[in-house]
Amino acid sequence: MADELRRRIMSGATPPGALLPSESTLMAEFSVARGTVREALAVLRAEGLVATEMGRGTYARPVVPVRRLGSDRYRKELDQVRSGELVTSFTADQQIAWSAYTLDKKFRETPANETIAELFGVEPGTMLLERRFVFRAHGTPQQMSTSYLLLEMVAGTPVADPANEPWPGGNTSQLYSLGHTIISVREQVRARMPRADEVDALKIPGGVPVLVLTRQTYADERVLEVADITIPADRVSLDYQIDLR
Amino acid sequence: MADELRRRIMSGATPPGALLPSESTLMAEFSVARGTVREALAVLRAEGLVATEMGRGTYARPVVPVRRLGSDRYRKELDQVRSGELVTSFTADQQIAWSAYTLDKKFRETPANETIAELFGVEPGTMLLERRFVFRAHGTPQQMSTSYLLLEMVAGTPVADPANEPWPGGNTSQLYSLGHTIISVREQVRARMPRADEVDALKIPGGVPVLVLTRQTYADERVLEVADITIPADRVSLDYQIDLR
DNA sequence: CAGTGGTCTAGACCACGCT
DNA sequence: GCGTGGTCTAGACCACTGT
Repeated sequence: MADELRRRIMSGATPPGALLPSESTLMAEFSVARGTVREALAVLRAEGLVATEMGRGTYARPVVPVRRLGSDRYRKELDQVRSGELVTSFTADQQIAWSAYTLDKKFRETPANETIAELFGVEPGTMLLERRFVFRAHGTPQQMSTSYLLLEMVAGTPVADPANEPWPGGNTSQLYSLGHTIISVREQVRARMPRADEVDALKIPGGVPVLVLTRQTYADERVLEVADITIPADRVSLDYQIDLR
Repeated sequence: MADELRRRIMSGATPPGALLPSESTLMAEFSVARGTVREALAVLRAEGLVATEMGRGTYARPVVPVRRLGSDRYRKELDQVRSGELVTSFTADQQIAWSAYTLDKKFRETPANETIAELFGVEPGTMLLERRFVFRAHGTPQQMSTSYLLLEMVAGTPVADPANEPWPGGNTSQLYSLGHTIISVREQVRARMPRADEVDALKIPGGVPVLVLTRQTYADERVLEVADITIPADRVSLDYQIDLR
């Protein structure tokens, strides 16, 4: 049954966005019990082929345009630090205007756990500024991140004040305002199924994994920022250029 | 019910690898019907917390050591082209000996479709050598890939002969043997749930997404190889270094 | 062979969305 | 208020895994 429904979606007989027949209709059509219908739909949901909305029905998942997150976005940000243009890597990636960009933010001070300390190359317990963000484009949540800065470096500066977010030019510009120029970025990329809180915050449909980036930003051979970035995988492709010359 | 079982796994009460109580035991313990037990387990499976094996039971998913696929692996491969050492980026990534490395392979000639043609920068319909591989470490499938080379470039050479696979030094070495030195690699990274054939070929447990890389290998400013690489996401982290100087 | 999960039926009540 | 999906019960037969 799942095979037949999958075939209909793949072949275009059930176009993207279209509602599938209701569960009771499918019971009649395939002459099976409700539980069987629901199991078949659960399979398709797990594959990310369909999504279900309470009280409305189940529909073929529309294809969303994939945006590219190029590794050259840091270079662009760096180039524009002095231009005064209102951009960040986020608005550039999303190809949206600064005005369509909104941000949920929550700052707190916290000691470094072992993982973060190792990424920073400092002792566990070192005090950090933790900044949690949810990025929205036109109000729709697109990605979330938790960024850490060494508290000793930012305490009392404008960077530590949530009221200054979103900050034109992003992280690069913030670090520059503190007198640091970033020289390299290391990104570790993993994928997994989202946690319940991530599904909630980012409105992730069923069957969609998330890409998780752990980013270390280097300036002067030191790690100045560590960030965990979570992005629903159905809307994005990461783009890396590796030069061997 | 799913919440309680999740708590047990998270808290360590059900250690990784341990079998959960059987479905009938859980029915008794929680005083619910079988269908309810199965739905709760389906939730945990979708989250990747547990895996189920027919006739054996359901167990908390063991934490598998994550291996790193560093972007510098191409550089290493390049360095070793002339050393004659028996390595490829795959054996290096897996930290396994050459002898533990086996490969399923299937070669055929095929015209380029639009997507591949664009990645190569050639006309659609250009003839290609398509090579499908499943990489195994100690017999366990770890990743699969479909690699394309311009037929005109490889026809009649040892590279076009499946009997020469696995080829020491990998792709880099193959291209070198044809007189080309790779100068850069571009990787596009996406994540999604695996298709049924991928689940089957790679023995991917439920709730585990795959990382999909589209790789373009450049030599002499031309794209000499295009490959799609599929890796189960529970065993791997990709590592990229972005230099801004 | 006993015990496990895989699949299915036939019925029930509830929560949500739309009109 | 009607139709949608969400959840649940109680029972059945089958397929696979281990001993």
